Amino acid sequence: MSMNYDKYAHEPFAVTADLAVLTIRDGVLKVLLVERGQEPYKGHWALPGGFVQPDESAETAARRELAEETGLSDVSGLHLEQLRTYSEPDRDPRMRVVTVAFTALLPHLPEPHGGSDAAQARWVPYDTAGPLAFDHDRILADAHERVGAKLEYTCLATAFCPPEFTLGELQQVYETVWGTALDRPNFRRKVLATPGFVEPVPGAARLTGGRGKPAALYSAGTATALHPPLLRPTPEGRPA
Amino acid sequence: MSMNYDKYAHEPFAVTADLAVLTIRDGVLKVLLVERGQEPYKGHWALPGGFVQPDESAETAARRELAEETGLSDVSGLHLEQLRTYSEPDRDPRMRVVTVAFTALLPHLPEPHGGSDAAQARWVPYDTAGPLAFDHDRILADAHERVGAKLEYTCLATAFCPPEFTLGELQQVYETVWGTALDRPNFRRKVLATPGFVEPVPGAARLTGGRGKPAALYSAGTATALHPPLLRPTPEGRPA
DNA sequence: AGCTTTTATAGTCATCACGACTATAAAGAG
DNA sequence: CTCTTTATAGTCGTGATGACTATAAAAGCT
Repeated sequence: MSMNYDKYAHEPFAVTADLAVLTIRDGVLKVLLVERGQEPYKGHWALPGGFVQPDESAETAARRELAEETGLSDVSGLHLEQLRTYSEPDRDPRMRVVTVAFTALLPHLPEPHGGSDAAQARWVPYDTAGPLAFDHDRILADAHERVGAKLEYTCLATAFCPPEFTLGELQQVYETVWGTALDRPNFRRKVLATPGFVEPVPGAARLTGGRGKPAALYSAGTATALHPPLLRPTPEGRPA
Repeated sequence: MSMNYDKYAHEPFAVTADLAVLTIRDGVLKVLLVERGQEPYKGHWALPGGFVQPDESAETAARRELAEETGLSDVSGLHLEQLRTYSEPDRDPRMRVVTVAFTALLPHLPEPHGGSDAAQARWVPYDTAGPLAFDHDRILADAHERVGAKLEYTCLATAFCPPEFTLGELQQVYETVWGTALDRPNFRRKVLATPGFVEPVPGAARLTGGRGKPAALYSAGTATALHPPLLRPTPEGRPA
């Protein structure tokens, strides 16, 4: 049939952009949620999101929503990625809503607030985030899986970190998202052996906050891909 | 704002499902295209697709379109994967159309035909497929990139092959999609060392079509992931 | 028949990535 | 001034892999 607009009737759809905004706070993976103020799912938590406006792409709408919900003045540099689209006919009981889901990765921020919007946005630990409104549990699970997979073969982990970070903090990103412990010397060797993953901060800056030997500071490099990949430990008896 | 349906007006969108259907014929990567019979882009080639109906998900619509365009009676077993959603406001000059793009992988089929639909569907070599209508060039390029990447870490390549195939045919899938030559003994070793990738056809069946020593026949295994991955040769001076 | 060509399959070898360790250095806590 | 804690520097063996060489089994010649 191939897009015959005149011959085939089409029902209007509402299109929304929903966001799975993830961060790591205190070694815990957290997701930004809003509390619904009306039916359906009134009182339930949900992923932030909203309608795509007539002059917007879904990406633009997602970035606008991200700015509104986090209250950040500049979200242009944040990592925002289209996850997938959810279009089951009954996913919203009121009307036909197709949602384009996005994933955003944020470093540890001062404190979130509802922004200019009245809706309360809060960081909730990933493990205790369900059950959410609509099919948002599945969207959140898909986002988690996607991020975990992308850590393997991209330099995405630095998106969770502040501008300057230690290798220990970077390792904690992997450990928190994957839920597994990693060997510290091996992690260090792997990261430093990948050109463009991290760059040492000039001036021999070191972080000496807590106990122990102070750690060297690094900043995110220019590379985006990771070759060869940094594979997570095989959970089962998989080969190699 | 988080999905306040009553407070915020929303313009109706049309939602379509478009398909990048890929196959390998005669060692060439080909894509299924339809010729547009009306404006805009009349006479241009485009990816097959159509409107998502009120009672369908985008996945269901895509599978229905796939059956209509290919004329296949059973498309339930074919590999169909959501690629991403394209929602630029000006991507269709007539109205606001958001399309959910899918990628389908088909083995070499007898001959395609317009199916029950009047639109002519034809296999076109990937390299000579452009320029297409709307933003379909980009969708097709995204599909190619996605498939190339998934060949690395999944057993997806068998989806291009008939039920029984030789390792040479499987290797040609990789070489055609990636556009690079692979070492045959190494490819063989890698595939056979991956449990569940391919299974030998019982009865010591062998294919002795052309010249040379007849090749053993294999069928697709049950595994879906590839650990460790089968990385494509590094195009540039990347590490290892 | 014999020879060549062609493709499939078997094996070798060196390198490199990586998991599992051990060892040392530099800070704070008691 | 030692003990603990964290960062960093190595070591060692194994396995995956790229680059080869070698052999087997068919078709096509002359």
